[in-house]
Amino acid sequence: MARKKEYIEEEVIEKAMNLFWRNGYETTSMHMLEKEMGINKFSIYSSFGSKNGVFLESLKCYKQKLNLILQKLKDAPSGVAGINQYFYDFIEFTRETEFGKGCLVTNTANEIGTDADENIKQVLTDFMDEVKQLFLNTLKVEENENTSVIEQQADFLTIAMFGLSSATRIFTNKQLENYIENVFKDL
Amino acid sequence: MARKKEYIEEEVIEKAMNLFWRNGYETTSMHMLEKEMGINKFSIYSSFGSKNGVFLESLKCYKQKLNLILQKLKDAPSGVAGINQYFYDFIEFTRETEFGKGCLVTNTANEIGTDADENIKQVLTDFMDEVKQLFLNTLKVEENENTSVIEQQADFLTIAMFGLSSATRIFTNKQLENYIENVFKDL
DNA sequence: TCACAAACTAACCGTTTGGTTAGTTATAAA
DNA sequence: TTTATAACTAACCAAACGGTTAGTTTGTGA
Repeated sequence: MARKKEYIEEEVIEKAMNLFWRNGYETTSMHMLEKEMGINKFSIYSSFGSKNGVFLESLKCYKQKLNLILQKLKDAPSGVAGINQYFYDFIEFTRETEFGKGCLVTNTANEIGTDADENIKQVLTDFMDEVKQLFLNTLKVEENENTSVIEQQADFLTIAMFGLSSATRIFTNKQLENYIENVFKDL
Repeated sequence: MARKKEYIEEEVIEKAMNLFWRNGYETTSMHMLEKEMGINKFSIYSSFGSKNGVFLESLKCYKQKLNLILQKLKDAPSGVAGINQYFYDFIEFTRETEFGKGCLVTNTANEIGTDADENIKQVLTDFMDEVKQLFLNTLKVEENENTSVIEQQADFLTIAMFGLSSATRIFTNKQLENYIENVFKDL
């Protein structure tokens, strides 16, 4: 009854995600998105509503990509070793050439202010809560320690992960690995 | 022979610095700078040349402010305890209300891309090198360990500091203090 | 095959961006 | 008091921003 779309939304969103990942939200303009996604402004707006809409879909896409190593952590035997492996998997996931591009979620958390879009802020906090919960579950099963001790460990690892994500954009691989080793030294 | 300036450059730069600190470089517009600094665009450009010039002067001003706690670290007895205290001094320095505003240097490092202004990038790397060197000196004197071990410790603490700076914008004071305690647990 | 609706192109919108400049005002040396 | 010069005000600039829309093309069900 009508014309067919000449693009696949999942495909163009993945391209948009990579652009946001490399450049951040504000620096990425609609013009850049047009070029990278290979479609016209009209198509972008009719599919995703706004620049913000493209970004929210990009975050979903990012989460899917990250789920590969997140699932590995879920499947890992309980205990701190699995989380340690996740840290190493993560720096490989973020690495591009000499320096990394960080984590899209962390990059966004570092970029936005308190007045940012509520939907975006919600996605970010949800994501961080989920990761912390995953750390908590992995620590909980094996060790029989006090609950508050495990809670503190999970909190520590969450911030350590957040810091590592930010650090991948700037520090060398050797420095990052040294950081991970020290974080896990007495856990 | 000519009219006098109606403002003091050091004063208006401190106001500009606070604006950049709160909002970041890109989000801060010339219009916002005019209002916050209380002077006209013409005056800003005649005193500082460009928005970039205002920012570079703001970074100098920030460094002066931070020097107060940096000096405390320099004067501290050698050993890891002084660095631990610096971490606590730093989160107090960055705290504004419930959440902090981070560190202007770290915020900028998190914001900019590889194509950013060379002068700004140089100031950032100089600053980080200086902090690492300070950690190195503080560790070196007291402990008689292998040089490479101390080098690794300083590297670890530098990234830990970088991560902490980023984390102050998002995590609670209790979480940050817990992070510090875990970082220094076996040092 | 024809008519309708969705997808396309591209010109266009008002606003904001960093930066400039013509013209006026104030000051201090001569 | 005159005059040279720096500091002021405010209007202005082109370019880029996110977003819209008029008009054309295309595919499919009737």
